[in-house]
Amino acid sequence: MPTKYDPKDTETKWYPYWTNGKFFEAEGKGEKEPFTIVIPPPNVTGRLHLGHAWDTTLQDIISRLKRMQGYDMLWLPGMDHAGIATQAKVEGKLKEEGTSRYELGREGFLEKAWDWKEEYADFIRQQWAKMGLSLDYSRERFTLDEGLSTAVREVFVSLYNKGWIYRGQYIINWDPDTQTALSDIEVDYKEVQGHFYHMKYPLKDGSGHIEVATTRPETMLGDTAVAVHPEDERYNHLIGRTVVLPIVGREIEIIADDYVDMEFGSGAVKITPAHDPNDFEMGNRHDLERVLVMDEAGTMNENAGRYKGLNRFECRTQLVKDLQDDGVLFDIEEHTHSVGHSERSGAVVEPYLSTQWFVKMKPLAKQAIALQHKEDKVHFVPDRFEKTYLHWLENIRDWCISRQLWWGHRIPAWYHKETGEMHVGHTAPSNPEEWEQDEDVLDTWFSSALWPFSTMGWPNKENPDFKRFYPTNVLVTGYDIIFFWVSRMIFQGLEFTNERPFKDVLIHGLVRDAEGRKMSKSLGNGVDPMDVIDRYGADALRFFLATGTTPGNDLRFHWEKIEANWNFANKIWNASRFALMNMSGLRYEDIYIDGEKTIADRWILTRLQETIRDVTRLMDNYEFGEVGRLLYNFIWDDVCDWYIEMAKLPLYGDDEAAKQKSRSVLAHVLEQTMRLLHPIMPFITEEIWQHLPHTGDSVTAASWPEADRTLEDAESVEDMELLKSVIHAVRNTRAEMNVIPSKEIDLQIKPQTEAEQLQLERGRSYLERFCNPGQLSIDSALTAPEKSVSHVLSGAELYMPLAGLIDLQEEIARLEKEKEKLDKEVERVQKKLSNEGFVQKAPDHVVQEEREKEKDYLEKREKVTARIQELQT
RNA sequence: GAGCCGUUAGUUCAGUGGGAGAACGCUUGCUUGACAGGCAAGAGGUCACUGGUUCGAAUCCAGUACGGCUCACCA
Repeated sequence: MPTKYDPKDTETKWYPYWTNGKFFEAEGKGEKEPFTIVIPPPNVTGRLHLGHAWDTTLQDIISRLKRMQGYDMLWLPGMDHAGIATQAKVEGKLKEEGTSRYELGREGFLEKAWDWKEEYADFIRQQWAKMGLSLDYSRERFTLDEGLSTAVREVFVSLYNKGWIYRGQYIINWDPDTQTALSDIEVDYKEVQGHFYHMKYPLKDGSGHIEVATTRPETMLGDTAVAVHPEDERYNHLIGRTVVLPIVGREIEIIADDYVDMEFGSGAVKITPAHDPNDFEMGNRHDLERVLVMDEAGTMNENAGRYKGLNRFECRTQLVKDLQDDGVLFDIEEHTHSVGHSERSGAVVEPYLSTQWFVKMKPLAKQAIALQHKEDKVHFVPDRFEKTYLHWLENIRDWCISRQLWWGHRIPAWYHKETGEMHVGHTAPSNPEEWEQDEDVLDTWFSSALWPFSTMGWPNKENPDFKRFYPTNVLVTGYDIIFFWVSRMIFQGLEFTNERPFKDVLIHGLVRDAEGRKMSKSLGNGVDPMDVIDRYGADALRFFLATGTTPGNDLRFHWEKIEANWNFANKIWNASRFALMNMSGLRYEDIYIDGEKTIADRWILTRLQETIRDVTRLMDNYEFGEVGRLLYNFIWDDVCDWYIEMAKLPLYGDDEAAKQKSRSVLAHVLEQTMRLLHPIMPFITEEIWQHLPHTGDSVTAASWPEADRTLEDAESVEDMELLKSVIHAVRNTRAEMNVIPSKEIDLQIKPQTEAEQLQLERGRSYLERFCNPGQLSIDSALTAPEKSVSHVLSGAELYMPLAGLIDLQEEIARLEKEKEKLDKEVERVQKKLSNEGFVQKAPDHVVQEEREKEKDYLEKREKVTARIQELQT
């Protein structure tokens, strides 16, 4: 084994071993209890980012843990066709090739899109492999594959028949760049510095005008009314009168509606029912005409008169100029307002009158809300996200699900060419030549919403996987897609399987750069997880992702942290190297840890049991950050800095039996530790586990450690405490006095009682190794030698005669400082104990602890004081 | 406008009723038979602020300030 850990060798070796050995494939039958996770399917558009790496690392930790705990673990992989995003990418590629989807036609385009999908799916699988994810590829699914398409049609038809899916003409969010409708949540609102345009619309009879204002002047071409508040005294007399719409010349009425805010602007509003959701509503109430003034590309149409052919922004510029010239537009105000942008294309979203398909959300939301009051609700971790989720559900509006794209699930609706009659069903009507299928496809999220059950064979409820693995146990995802995905899976799951689709939802945050900024293409601050792996290994990246935060919080990326985690891997590597160099062929069946053991052996075994218990508990609570810290400190501090150093005593000694025992303990501790760490750092733990004495084919398939109380030993812990405090004091003195470790110094220890006397005698060999004393005496009758440094410990006093090195005044000063510290402690404890409220009301064990502390501090202070006096005389 | 989160060592973050923690960074020393990407010893914090509850608050409650996020409105 090389002295330096090289993750490349290790990490390329084990993944094929695991997949060839089918360690990640769920059994799908048998006695084991199933445990299920479905991956949030990444888009087939391209590269995985650090967010994916984080998300999947968390899932892999759970999956590997559960597999080791004896569950029939299914972690189901898959990808999402990602309609708009993928279509845009494929179209971009076609453009480079000098063609377009229109030239290829629908069929030809879809062929290209499927080619793209195959290529990128492969790429994504390679990235998963580099991450070390324990996915069951035998069950991989794709949102557009046949089974999932069946599920989509089943859901669509079912909701349609129930009246919960409908088609109609409404104002929707239109993206003029990609030329498709969007749902409400696919619109990002951004504060934009715009203008507020004030206009005068003349009354028809020439008796004056009414002032209106708008941020989108081009919509005035589609105005069909002006509205005022019915109780607005300024305008009462104008209600019912007619104004002439400037430029257009259309006569429109002044109507009254209490939607109008009298305080805002002039108190009069121009109404454009075809281009604004509120105006649309008002139009319905007052039976107003709807005049659409632009086409699907955002280009002004024939209703815009002489502006026809200009795009919406050019039109705005020209129209403002013309209106100013006419004196209609008399004021332009600076105005910041939020403007909707397409989440995908970034285009300014146009509220647009259009015929689309919708899901009626109220009844579905109602069921989902009701679920959260029941025992078998979805548990959000951390639970504050349940509030976010419920708030959204309570205020939900109908979901626009049709998209004007080709890459997706085509809407299963057919229209009769002659009669216009509509047919909705799983298949086309029997005489297909007379019918035309709806051109549009469904929102990608419509199929993603079915993911937890459509991937398992639903709507065939007899599918063995569906019966065994659904509902799933936990879903892991970022808070940014609670609305897009989590909520939709819940209401669809409830509606179609009568069950929550997952018991827990583990929510994590976003990965940010070192300055806390979101990683984005435009900032160029993104980090490719594959680069991180190439430089430091997947284990280092995974450890970073697992331990950086607590659930629900964002994570800042720092290269230094990744590097530190590589150091950790290297530490593990070298500790194992040491162990293996000293195993001398120990076999798994030779490991024997019962019977007589050293203090160090008993202590590390005790610490191991504690660690097993804590790690298991924390894992179950998804507290991976704590798990990481615990294992880091156990391995680095307890195993490496203390245990291995102490075990060198027997290992380098002559006592064969003692050697053999320490080998056993060391092998056992490391083997168990590799199991504990395996879910987080699968590669290095497999590599080391395979080198160590072991049984079985892979640590992946090893059982999860269980704490064994018979291996816990309180005496060893107490011994270690005292020994550590002595060693610590000696090292401290050596450092202060500049006495290098290789130089011997005499050491005199005065135990307080016989118990401590025995403890120190038991640990004598350790003290000799760690303190390098010339002479070591342990004697309760000791008196302090002249010119010595002294330390007062709990249970013992320590003297180091350092004549020639010691400066008496400095030593006195040091002890004075020590005394001051003790004074403070004594004061604090006594203040507490003299408080009657405390003694009466605090739990007994707390009071008892304080009393013991008081005793200890008082004794120490007394000894320190005595020592100071000695030195002063 | 409503809601949520954060504010703890130089930095990044844990801790969530009983003596302030980790990692990295910093200082000093060390070729100690696994590791110098290591070992050892240190320095460093009125736990944002103000009240309250409590025998006891970094921890619970209310409010304030600053930073951030989400939703809604925006003619």
